[in-house]
Amino acid sequence: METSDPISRRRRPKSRSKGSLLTVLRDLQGLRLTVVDLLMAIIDGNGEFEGFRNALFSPKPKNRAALLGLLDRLIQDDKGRPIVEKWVFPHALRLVCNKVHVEMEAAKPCLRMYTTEVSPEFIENWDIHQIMGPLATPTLRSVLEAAGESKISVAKPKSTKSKNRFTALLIIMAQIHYLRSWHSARVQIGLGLQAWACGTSRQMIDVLHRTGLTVSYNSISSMVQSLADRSIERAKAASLLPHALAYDNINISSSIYVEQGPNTMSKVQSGTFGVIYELLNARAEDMSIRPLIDNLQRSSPLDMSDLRMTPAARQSYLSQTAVTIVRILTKYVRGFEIQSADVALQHPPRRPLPEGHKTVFHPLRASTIEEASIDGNLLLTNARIRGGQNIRRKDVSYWERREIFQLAFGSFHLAMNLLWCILETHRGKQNQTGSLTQLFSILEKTRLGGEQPDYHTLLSALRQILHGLVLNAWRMECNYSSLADFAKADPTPNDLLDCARRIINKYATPDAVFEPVNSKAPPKDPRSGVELPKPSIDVVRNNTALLTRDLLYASELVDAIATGDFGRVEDILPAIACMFRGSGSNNYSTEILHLLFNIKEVWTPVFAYVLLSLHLTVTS
DNA sequence: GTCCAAGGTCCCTTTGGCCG
DNA sequence: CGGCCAAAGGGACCTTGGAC
Repeated sequence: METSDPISRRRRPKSRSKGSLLTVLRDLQGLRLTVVDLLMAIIDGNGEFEGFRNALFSPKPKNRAALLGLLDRLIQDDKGRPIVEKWVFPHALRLVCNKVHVEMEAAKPCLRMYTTEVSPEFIENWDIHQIMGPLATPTLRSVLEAAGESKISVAKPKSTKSKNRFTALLIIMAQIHYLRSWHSARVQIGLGLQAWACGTSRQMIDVLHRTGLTVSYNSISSMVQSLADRSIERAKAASLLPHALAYDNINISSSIYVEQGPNTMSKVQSGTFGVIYELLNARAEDMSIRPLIDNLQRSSPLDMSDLRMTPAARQSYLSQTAVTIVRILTKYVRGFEIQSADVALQHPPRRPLPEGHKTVFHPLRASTIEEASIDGNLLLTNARIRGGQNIRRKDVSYWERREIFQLAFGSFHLAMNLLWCILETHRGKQNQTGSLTQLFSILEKTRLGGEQPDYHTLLSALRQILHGLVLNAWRMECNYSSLADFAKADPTPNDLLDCARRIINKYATPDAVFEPVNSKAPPKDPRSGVELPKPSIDVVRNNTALLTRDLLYASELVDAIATGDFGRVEDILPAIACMFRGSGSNNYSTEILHLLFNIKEVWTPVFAYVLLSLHLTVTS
C-alpha cells in the first residue's frame, strides 16, 4: 500500500500537522503569547529551551535547510519582503563595507610602489589591465559595476564599439586604492609619467594628482631624474654590444634680455648629445674593422660614372615615380579605388626593413662641452673599454679616426636639406610665373621666406605644389574632358602607368637647351651659311618641368624614408648629390659622395646592410 | 614687420610638515 | 624615520600694446 499510493502518504501527515499546529497556536493565544514569543524564547535558549535552540541552529543539513527555508519564506512573501529588506539593508551595507575593507587591505601589497623604484622596464611594461586586473576586490568591483551601468544597458548585447567600461572601472578602482594609501601608487606613477611625457602642464598634473590619477608633480619630477640615471645605465650596457653612435647638436636659447657677461648664462647654450643605436642583426664579427681597412687600402677613387644612376637604379626610380604619379591621381579623384589596390600600383620594394622593425636607441645626456672633446663622454668611453676585444678594437679605431662622423648625416636631415635646396633653386621672385615664391603666394603660404624654414611647413607646401602640377598634367594627358570622366572610363592599372610615364617625359623632363659655344659666332647652316634661327625656349614651361622633376626626387626620398626602404634611397643618391652640388650645398653633396664611396669600396655587404638599415631610422 | 617694456603666467626647485 | 606633498621663491617665457 505504501508503494502504490505515495501521494496520500505524504499529504496525510502534513494536513495532520497543520491541524496540530493550529492547536498549538490556539493554545498560545489562550496563554496570551505569540509565535514570536516562542521563537525568541528558543533563540535565547534558557533552561529547557536550550535543546530547541541547539536544534534550531544545528549545522545538520536538515536543520540548516529548515532555518534558511524560514528566512527564504520571509523574504519571498509579499508582505514579508518589504519588512525584511528595510530591516536588512543597514546590516547588509555594513557587511559589504567590512568586506570591502578586507579586500582593499589585501590588495595593498600588489599596488605598493615608491617613486625610486621606477625603471625603464617598468614604463615599457606598464599596463593597467595587468596591474589592476588580477586584484581580488570582487565586492568593490560589483558595487562599482552596478553603479556604472544601468540595468537596461547590462541586458543589451555588447559589441566592439560599446563603451569600454572595463578600463574606466580599473582606473576608478586604482584611484580608490590611492585614496586609501599613497603607497598604492603603481598606477598613478605610470599615468603621471605619461602625463609628463605628453607635455601636460604643471597645473593639469596638479589637478590629476588631486583626483588621485597621478602622483604629485614633485614626485614626477624626481622620477624623471632617476629614470635618466637608469637609462644611462642601460646605454652603458648596450655599448658593450655592436652599436652605432650618432651625435646631434642641441641649441638652447635663453632670454635675450639678460645682461651678457663672462659669468652669466649666455644667450645661446650650445651642446652635444649622443645617441647609441643597437644594430639590427649585427654580429660582433661583422663589425670588425680589419676588412674595412683592407678595403680602404685597396680602394680606387670614385669616377664620374659613379655619380650617374645605374640603369637598374634609373629603371627602378622611373617605376617608383610612375606609381607616385598614379597615387597622386587616385588620392584626389574618386573612382580609382579598385585600381589603387592593384599590385602594379604599389611601390615595388627594393631593400625594405623587416616588417615592424624598430631600432632600439639610447639617448645620452646633453653635454655643454664642445662636440669634438672627449671629456664629455668619458663615461661612455670607459664603458666601452671594458667591452670585448673585438668591439673595443672597432670602437677605438672609429673613435680615434673620427670615422664615425662619416655617418653623421641622418636621413631626416638629408630630406630636410634637399627641400631647402629645392627652395633655394626655384624660389625666384613674386612676379616670375612658376617660381616658388609666386606659387606660395597663390596658395597663401607664409613663413617660407627664410633660408631654412620649418621642415613640415615647407614639405606640405611643396607637396601641394607637386600634387597640383601632377594633377594638371593628368588633366592634359588623360584624353578625357575631365578627370571624373577618365575615372568613369575605368582605365586598367597599366593604362594609368603608361599615362604616368608620358607625364614624366612631357611634364617632368626639361628640354635640352644648348646655348651657342661662341655667342659672337652663332651656329650657321653648313650648306647655305645662313644663320640658324634661335630655338624658342618656353622658359616657364621648362622651369616648371625642372621643378616637377626636383619635387619628384624629393617626394621619392621622403616616401622611401617613411616606408623604410633604403634601396630606394640608394638608387637616387647620385642624382641627389648632383642636385646638392648644383644648388651650392657642398657639404651634403660631399657627404653623399663619402657614403657612395663607402658602399662601393670600403664596407663589406653585411656591414653596409647593418649601417644603412640604421641610417634610415636615425633621424638626426 | 620689428623692437621694446611691463605684467602675467608658468615651471622648477627648495623647504618644512605630515603620514604610514 | 623615510618618503611624499603643499607652499613659496626665483627665474624665464609669453602676451599685449605701442612706437617707428
